[in-house]
Amino acid sequence: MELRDIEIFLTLAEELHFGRTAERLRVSQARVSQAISKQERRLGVALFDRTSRRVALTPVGRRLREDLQQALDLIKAGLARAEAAGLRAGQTLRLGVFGHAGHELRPLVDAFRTRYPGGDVQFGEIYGSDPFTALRTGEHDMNVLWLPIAEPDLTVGPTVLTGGRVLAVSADHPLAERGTASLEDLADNHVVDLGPGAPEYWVESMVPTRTPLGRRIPRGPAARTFHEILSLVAAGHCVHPLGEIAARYNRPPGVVFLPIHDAPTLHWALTWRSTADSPAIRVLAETAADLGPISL
Amino acid sequence: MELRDIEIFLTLAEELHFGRTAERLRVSQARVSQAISKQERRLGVALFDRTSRRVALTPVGRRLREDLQQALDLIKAGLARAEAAGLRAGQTLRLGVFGHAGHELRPLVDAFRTRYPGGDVQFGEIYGSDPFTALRTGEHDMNVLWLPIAEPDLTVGPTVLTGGRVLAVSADHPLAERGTASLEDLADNHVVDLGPGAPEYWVESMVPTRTPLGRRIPRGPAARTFHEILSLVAAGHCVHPLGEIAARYNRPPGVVFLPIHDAPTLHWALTWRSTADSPAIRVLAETAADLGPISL
DNA sequence: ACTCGTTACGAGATTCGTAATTATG
DNA sequence: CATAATTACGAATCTCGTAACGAGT
Repeated sequence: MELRDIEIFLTLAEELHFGRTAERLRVSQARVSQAISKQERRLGVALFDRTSRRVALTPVGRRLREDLQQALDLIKAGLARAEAAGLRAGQTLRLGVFGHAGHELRPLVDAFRTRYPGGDVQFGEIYGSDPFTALRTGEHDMNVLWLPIAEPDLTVGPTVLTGGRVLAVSADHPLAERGTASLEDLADNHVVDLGPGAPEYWVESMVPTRTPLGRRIPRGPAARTFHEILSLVAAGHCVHPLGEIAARYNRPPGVVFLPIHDAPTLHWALTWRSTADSPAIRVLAETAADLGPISL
Repeated sequence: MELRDIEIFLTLAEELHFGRTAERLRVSQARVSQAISKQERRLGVALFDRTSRRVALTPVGRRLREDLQQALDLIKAGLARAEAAGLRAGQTLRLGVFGHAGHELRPLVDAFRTRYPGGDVQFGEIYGSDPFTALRTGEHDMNVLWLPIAEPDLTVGPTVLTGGRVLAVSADHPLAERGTASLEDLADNHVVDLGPGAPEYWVESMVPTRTPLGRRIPRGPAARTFHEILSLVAAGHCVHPLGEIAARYNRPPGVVFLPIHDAPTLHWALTWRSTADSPAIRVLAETAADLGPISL
């Protein structure tokens, strides 16, 4: 018998309804049924009298409920106390972001510091050419990445930023003087090849290989870091789509950022290794969820 | 955090030694290390100060230990109380045996009734042609079967009987007057074919297809039940090896049982579906383990 | 150098969800 | 007949053990 089973038992004892219990615990109704009958089998005694219309605790179940409720409260209190001690001790979270995005996240960081007085956030830089490695090695605790992300070992948390996209073009580029760009303008312009460090579906969502109308967008010379990309763009070798935020804090010589007016809004979410789990990570995720995304 | 983790934490808090903790809980040392570091990660605080020479509780760990110990005691007490209520209510165990083996098991059944006043054992008959179906359908709660048994869904419990084997032969058979038989005598005699209801490795362990010296033992006419087998033997169509117990309570007309002097001792063990689990099953298994096997 | 704790990784067990089934008012 | 509980079964997750490694005396 594990704590999860106990939780299911206690919730059902309260709700007296399998469906509602399942809903409250965010599991399937079948799971509740399975958990309860396993306990009853194991104990050799019915804990609930039930038909498909009525669920009621048996006397044995009633007594068990009292004991287990008390125990569960003790455990939760004890763990909470221990966690609180950890919170006081504090922890520094390494948060990977693109370029200067950390500056935009200041409201989040401030709220985090309020909720977690001992905690701190340190920013690390990440690149589109390699968005996950630092997370997977443990160098970063969390990253802020554009969606969609579908990695089995990573958890996607709340969105912290939303914003548009810009196209980086050389100042000499014919598009430069238009002041704005469309996804169709990408056609027949080379875009930077970010290399094999990032999954194709993810790169494609930012740097498409086809325009919405289906025209090809060739992948041009390779580059890994933000500045390498901008060098290539400045030299006129290619254009490159980026998050709007890249334009906000950079004035690279010879490069112009044009808003892409017809690209869907970009969502940037907190991401972390599913197996990593610490109060700091949870607190930052909760804080971000409560704060909601910051619009650029 | 699950109860298992809490148990590991509490045991380590007591032993202050990973190896001994692992031994006490019958898990690997690695598991203890994993469980503890998972908890510490999750809580964000060290519970033990440890080097490879010394393990000590931190203040946070000391406090947590008190809370969790109390909670675990409550849970254990509550579950024990509920189980005790079930024991009083009693349960009838359907125990599948071959022929009259149930009679030999009376000491076990008596001991079981003593330990489990509300419980009872009902015997059901099983056949070598189909040893597992009644278990799998739930018609029987446990079966007494000869070893070896290697079924992924079944658990093999303590041995309850040990004994020799006999060869059933027709009274007219040349062997009959010898009064004893050897496995080599099986060569060139047909033995009953029990059909496809039992796995070959298991049938083979009782009804071999080769003698120890490698001579063939042909599988003869098919039969399913004990009496069908004896009919075929009586008619002289074949011989058939059986557990010694079959000879003890049967005097079938026209059949003689000859002890097989060179066959290894047979072990008969309690067997049940691994997923089935009830106090009655556990009590019977424990009782059998404590009593030890009954020698025929 | 030896003991003891940790990490990496694969196998096995367990949980869990989906969908079909059964039961009840 | 509609609602709610149960059962069957496959997928995904998690536990756990083995083995190699690292740290400390």
